[in-house]
Amino acid sequence: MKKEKILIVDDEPDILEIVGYNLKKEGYTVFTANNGKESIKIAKKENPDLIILDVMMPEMDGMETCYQMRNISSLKDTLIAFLSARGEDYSQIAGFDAGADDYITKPVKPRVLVSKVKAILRRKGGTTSEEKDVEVGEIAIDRERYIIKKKGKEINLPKKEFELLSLLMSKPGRVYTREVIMNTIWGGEVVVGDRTIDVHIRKLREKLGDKYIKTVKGVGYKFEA
Amino acid sequence: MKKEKILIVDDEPDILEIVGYNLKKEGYTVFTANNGKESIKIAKKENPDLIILDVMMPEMDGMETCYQMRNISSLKDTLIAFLSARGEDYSQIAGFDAGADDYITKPVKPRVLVSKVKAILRRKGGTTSEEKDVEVGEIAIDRERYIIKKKGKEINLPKKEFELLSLLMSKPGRVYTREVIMNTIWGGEVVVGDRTIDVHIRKLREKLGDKYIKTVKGVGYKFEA
DNA sequence: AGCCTTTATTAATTAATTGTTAATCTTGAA
DNA sequence: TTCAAGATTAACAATTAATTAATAAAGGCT
Repeated sequence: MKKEKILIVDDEPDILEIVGYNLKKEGYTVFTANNGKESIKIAKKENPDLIILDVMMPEMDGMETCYQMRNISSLKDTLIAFLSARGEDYSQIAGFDAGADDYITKPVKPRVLVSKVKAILRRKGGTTSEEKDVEVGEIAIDRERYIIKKKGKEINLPKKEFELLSLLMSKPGRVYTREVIMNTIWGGEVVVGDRTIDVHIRKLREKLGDKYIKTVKGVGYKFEA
Repeated sequence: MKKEKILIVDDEPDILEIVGYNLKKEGYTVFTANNGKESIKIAKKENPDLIILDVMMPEMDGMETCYQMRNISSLKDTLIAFLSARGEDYSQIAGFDAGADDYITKPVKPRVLVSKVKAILRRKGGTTSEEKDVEVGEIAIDRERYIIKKKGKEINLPKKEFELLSLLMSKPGRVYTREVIMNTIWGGEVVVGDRTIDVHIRKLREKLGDKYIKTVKGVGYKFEA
């Protein structure tokens, strides 16, 4: 479900690491670049959903980078957030309409960062990949109607089961660790036991048949035809 | 198995006790200190895996303590989590600048605490080098799906075997000593006998065929086409 | 509101898989 | 040829997941 791509651009490796780490933990796919030029190359290739762009960078600064990105048609739906130190001259940034969608201030606080990123992406809503329905073999998912189909026959799933299946199917074959599942479906704050996941998995298997969801012991679960 | 060392630092004995008790119950080895100075002394001596540091302390506060700890080379890999009252001004903490890896909020709820600590420590283990997929001759590795392929045919490997093969294949031809293998796959904490590696190697050879993994007697093992 | 139904979570038990060790055998380098 | 390093095997231990049933929480409906 939450497999949005995020590109982080900063010249300080430390920042890349902590921001990247915290977002990865939440299940996002993270790319990093340490200068404007590189970031544009990656952005073109990966088409991220969100780009977090440090304002202060040597050579090509964040605003310039942003400006160039905005002229790339494939990136016209991409969100861009500026990363800037508190107290840096806001007026200049704000005044210059480079097309940023939001601001994040340093020093970066993990919780704040994560919830902000979630908020930004939520705002974007419905668009791209996130909401794309998947169909794998006999199982199809309809996120809009919140139902799934098995061989064309509709099956109703409770919320948690639906989201779990949704996550697993969002990239068939890929193993999702319990940690990622937890963070994605329950969020960082809620704490539920490990067995809870098992039980939901079991219910899914009951309804879909055993062959789809596979256990990778010691690692996690994956969906496979 | 779970014998990670945790150092808890707080000026309130109550907190030390409740946190310490709950972590001991989970099998961790717990040390306590009631001020920054003492905590640094203990940290140097015991080299804990995780330090839980109260932000608000008389004399040397959590941030200052954290900062000093970060300058001690033996504590480079130690995780530090801040303990702070919910609602305390986060911006004042500027946690990541001082090098904290996570936050825990008071009041401490045992279950939340324990699972959070587990998560933090698990993370540490998982951080070890994000290796990329390789393909050598007839054998290909797919870390995302957690499978390997031999001539396109998928083979499922248990975790340890997968990681072992993964390591050997990460640089084909290179010999990995037992020591390196141990440290990479089991980590410094766990101690297992030498034969254990042999057994895993054997299982791999059974599944892949003998020709890929070569023994370099007196030195280690290597993967070769 | 109170009742009923569905969904979510937990706890306790069982089952399966995976990991480790110990004991013995084999091999190859000095 | 000798002998330490490694291979092999099977027994055993530990870990992890599956299952079941019970309980709690949420939602719907008169």
